[in-house]
Amino acid sequence: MCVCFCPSRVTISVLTRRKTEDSWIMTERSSKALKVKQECGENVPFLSDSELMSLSVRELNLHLRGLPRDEIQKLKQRRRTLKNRGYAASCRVKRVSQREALEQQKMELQREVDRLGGLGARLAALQRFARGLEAGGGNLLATAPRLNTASVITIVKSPPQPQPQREQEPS
Amino acid sequence: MCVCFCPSRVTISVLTRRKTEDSWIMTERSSKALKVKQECGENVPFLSDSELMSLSVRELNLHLRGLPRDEIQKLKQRRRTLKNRGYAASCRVKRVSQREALEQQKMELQREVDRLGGLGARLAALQRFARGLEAGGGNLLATAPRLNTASVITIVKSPPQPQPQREQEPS
DNA sequence: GTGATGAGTGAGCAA
DNA sequence: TTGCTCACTCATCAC
Repeated sequence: MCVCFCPSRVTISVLTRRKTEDSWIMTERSSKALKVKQECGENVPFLSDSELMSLSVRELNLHLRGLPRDEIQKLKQRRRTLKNRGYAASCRVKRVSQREALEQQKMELQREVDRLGGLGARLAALQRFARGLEAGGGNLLATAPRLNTASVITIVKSPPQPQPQREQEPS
Repeated sequence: MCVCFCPSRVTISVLTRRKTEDSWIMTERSSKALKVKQECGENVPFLSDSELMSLSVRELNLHLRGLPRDEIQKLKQRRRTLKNRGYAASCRVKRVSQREALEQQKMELQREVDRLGGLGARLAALQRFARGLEAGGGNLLATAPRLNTASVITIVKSPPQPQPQREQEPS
């Protein structure tokens, strides 16, 4: 049951930093600065970090039976610390994913703006046509400048796509 | 010149937490947990936090003349720590303002989408009109269903405003 | 050295 | 008690 991880016998391999059992293990890299908080001097811990963290309070109390009061306090504080470590990590993860979500939503809105901007261009072309109607009074085809109904229908019926600057000027 | 702030004579008033000279001052509130790191036992510090932090290296060295080597090291480390405190704070501020900027940009894009959505409604009305033209071939006014040029011109010329569902159906 | 940032820690709030 | 978040510290990186 007890994993009995012993800090003083930790092997070092050095690459990324990882804290375990109140001492620092290095895994592949800087090879310096081995912080040794070394919480427990002589006695081997009864519980591994992961056990201490994941056990329910009731289960934990079973393991803690018969230990001196201050040892129990220390272990409970350690449990709290380990949990805090996890909370802090998930807090940071949450922060990052919220930021990414915001950026994603922003990009989607930008795409929507581009798409609708395409509609705007078509609308502008229609406005020019309509001004032609206005200028020509009831006599439409004679006065609409450089536009005919076919081209307007083409403009109107073409599917809305983000092509902002295509202002169709038919021959 | 020297402010000579002494941690052991700190007065406590309790409201928000504020760290100064390696001890914790409370200002109005919880009244518990006065952390006392108490870096220097007997000797009063030569430099206040703000001096230690803001002096240039050259100026600092002037103040440090004649001190034992380990004292100098301690003060330099303290300087580094104080500066780091500031870096961490500005890092947090930056994080918050970046998030707020993102939210702001998102809202502006949303407004733009709403505005352009209004154009979409007008375009739809024009599409109905244009289909009328198409159905009627060259003989426009006779066949455009329930629309005349005046209404189309009204639609086209009305300023683009976010009124998404107003699909003008003239009498 | 200086500034920035990720991770770990304790304080303190809220549920 | 639990989970979260803030402010601080330290390690580490880039300049």
